[in-house]
Amino acid sequence: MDAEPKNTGGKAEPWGDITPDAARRLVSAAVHAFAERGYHATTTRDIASRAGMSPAALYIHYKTKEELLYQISKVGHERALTIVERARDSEGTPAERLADAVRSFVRWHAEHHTTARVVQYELGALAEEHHAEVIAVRKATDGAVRSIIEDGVKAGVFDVADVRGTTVAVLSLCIDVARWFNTAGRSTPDEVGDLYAGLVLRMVGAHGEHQDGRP
Amino acid sequence: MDAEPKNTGGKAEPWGDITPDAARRLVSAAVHAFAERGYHATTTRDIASRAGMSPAALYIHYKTKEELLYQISKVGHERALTIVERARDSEGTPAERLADAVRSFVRWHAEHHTTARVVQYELGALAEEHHAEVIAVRKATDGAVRSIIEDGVKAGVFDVADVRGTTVAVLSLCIDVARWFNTAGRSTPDEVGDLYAGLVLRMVGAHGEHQDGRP
DNA sequence: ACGGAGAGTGAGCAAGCGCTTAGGCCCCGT
DNA sequence: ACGGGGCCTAAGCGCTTGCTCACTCTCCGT
Repeated sequence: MDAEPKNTGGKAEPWGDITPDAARRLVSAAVHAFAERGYHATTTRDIASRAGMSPAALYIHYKTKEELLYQISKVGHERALTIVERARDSEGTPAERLADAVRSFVRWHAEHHTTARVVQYELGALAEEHHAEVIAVRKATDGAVRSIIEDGVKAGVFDVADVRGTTVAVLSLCIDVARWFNTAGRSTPDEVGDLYAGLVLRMVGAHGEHQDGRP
Repeated sequence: MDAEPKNTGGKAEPWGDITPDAARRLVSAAVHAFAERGYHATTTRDIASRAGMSPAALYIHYKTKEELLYQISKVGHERALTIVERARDSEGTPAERLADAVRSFVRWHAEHHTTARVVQYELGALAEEHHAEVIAVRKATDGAVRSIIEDGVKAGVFDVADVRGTTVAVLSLCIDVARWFNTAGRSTPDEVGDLYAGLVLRMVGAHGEHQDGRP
């Protein structure tokens, strides 16, 4: 279905393409540790031992603990942005594109809830320069969602009084999935994605189509 | 308007009634520090110096740093629960009560966004026993919102396929306000509360009344 | 055969952490 | 007048933290 074989939203861990192997294990270990305890409560010894190596080995592949977080945060934010941009640029009515954006964005946050939790809730621990970089990606994500909503308003198929505020609300809804979603829980990523796509279409007052965004 | 003079949702800091004065200053300092940097990145020296005292003085009023977080988390969660319970138990249609709950819940999270950020996002740092206690309050909050939605569904004025999932979504929306709200930002707590009440009424498919929950 | 790069280790340093101790000041009931 | 509790500080203890250092092992091109 896709000309590019590179995986940007599949079920596997988003770190499959990192080399050497030890570096990949370190990132994966860091993601799990950061997600469980938070960045500041995680020690470099903890990360190293999860990756099956000595504390010193971490510094062969990454200069600092913060650089590990930066890698995770940067790649994660870019993946998330790609997802909404793909929906924004796809063909279809604004409702279809908005539903698609929400559905895949939510699904990503649910499937990769460990990574997503770090990406969405640990960015405050980044160094100032890295933080600014990541904030720029977040603004782009916000802009992508907003432009879909604006398209719907202009086309007269959405009824939104406060586009900016509603965009924030839509993103809130999606992002917060990373906080509460749990693999052992009641619903699957697909189910949550479908539910949320429907809720968002209602929020923007979409009319002239079914709730799932398909006319 | 209220027989009870005690403030449970006003604009002042929610810590006005703590005595002695030094203990109140410590809690307030801890709230600001935890909100800015997170629990684990905050040092007891930082809290003490913000409160204008020596590091050792903290331990006269609180046994540990974690106990400070526990006080903040417990009181904050109880305040939040009180707000939605009041809306649940008030008179009015389900739509009015749901709009009321969301409006005041969101307003609280926006007005007290510093406190709310600690309450909503730092509870993972609590000791196991305290954590369990706080989780129980959160479940009660979820139950209160869900019961309003269930009332609306039973009365035939809400159109909700997945009550549990929709409740989670509504709470997500409200809670996430604490993450992004900023006093210097574009909108006031009142504006966000009104906007979000309207969005939630749409999410539950409320009909037979205006969007603001008033028939 | 072998030198050098890459990848890893055990030991440990300086700094900072949560928290304790010993002691001092001030106010108040008797 | 004065003993005692409440409140506070300076100093510092024991420990953990992020990170470094000196060194070893393995692999590969020449």
